[in-house]
Amino acid sequence: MGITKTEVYTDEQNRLAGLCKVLGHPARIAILEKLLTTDCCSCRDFTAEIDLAQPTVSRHLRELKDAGLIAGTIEGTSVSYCIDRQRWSEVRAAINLFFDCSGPGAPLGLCVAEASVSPQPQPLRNRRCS
Amino acid sequence: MGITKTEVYTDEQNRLAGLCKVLGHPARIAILEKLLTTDCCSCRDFTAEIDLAQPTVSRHLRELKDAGLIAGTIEGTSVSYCIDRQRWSEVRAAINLFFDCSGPGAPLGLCVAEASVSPQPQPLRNRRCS
DNA sequence: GCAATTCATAGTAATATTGCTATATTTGCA
DNA sequence: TGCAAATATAGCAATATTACTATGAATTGC
Repeated sequence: MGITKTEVYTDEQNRLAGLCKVLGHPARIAILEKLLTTDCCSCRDFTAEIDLAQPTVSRHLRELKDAGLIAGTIEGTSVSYCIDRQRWSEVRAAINLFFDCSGPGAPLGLCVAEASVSPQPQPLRNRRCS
Repeated sequence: MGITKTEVYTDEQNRLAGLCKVLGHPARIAILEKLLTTDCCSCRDFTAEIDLAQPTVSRHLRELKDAGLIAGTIEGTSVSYCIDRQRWSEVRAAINLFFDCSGPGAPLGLCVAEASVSPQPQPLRNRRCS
């Protein structure tokens, strides 16, 4: 059906999956990769590098923004995007916890709960680049 | 179009995105969560827990198997699934490298290359649970 | 051999995703 | 004010994904 039965899972499972889903497109990986090494970029910069139409890049940026992974600051006619560093390490920690929750000591069903990420940790649009 | 222009990206970007995509569904998170804490489970076990039809669970298991994250061993009429631990830590390392490749010292475009995962590291079907 | 159990596959329908073109919006500047 | 540049949104078409029912294949136990 194309529709996911989210009501069947815990909030933590849905959130973690949602984050991974956002990372599950090479364009968004490429955008994040560039941002991780250059601090701030405009939509135009990405469009020049990625060989996608500008609206398509804009769409990917919005998904990253909605996930809280990046923030955009309006600067004149362009928008400067940057990684939300706090959210970034939060997500990294959550994913690490999920990956590490193996071994005999881990109580059943706790790993994803511990690896939870807050759903909307920041104002999502036009937050100032730090 | 629903189709991703994979030819526009590097192999590493496509592979990392592909892995995240597999993790981008709560049913697969739930399956992995259970496997991480109980070692081996059959398809029936998952079906009993997740409130999806058995063929739907089977499909999710196949995607995890195709990604190399889990392996299945036929045992009588059932199939015992388990985490592929080696692949698991390989993927974790790749994702960590991607998340960590920030900072001023990281050369542009290297983070995802370093975070690369081999495309098909194991025989994918019916590998023995370790 | 035959029924029961377990899992996988085929086929289908509905929704989601991707990427495009065209257009609106916003800002800067002459 | 009016034009140009940069980005976002609307709308569309094509493919992907999800989940179902029905069915097939493999194995066990009688």
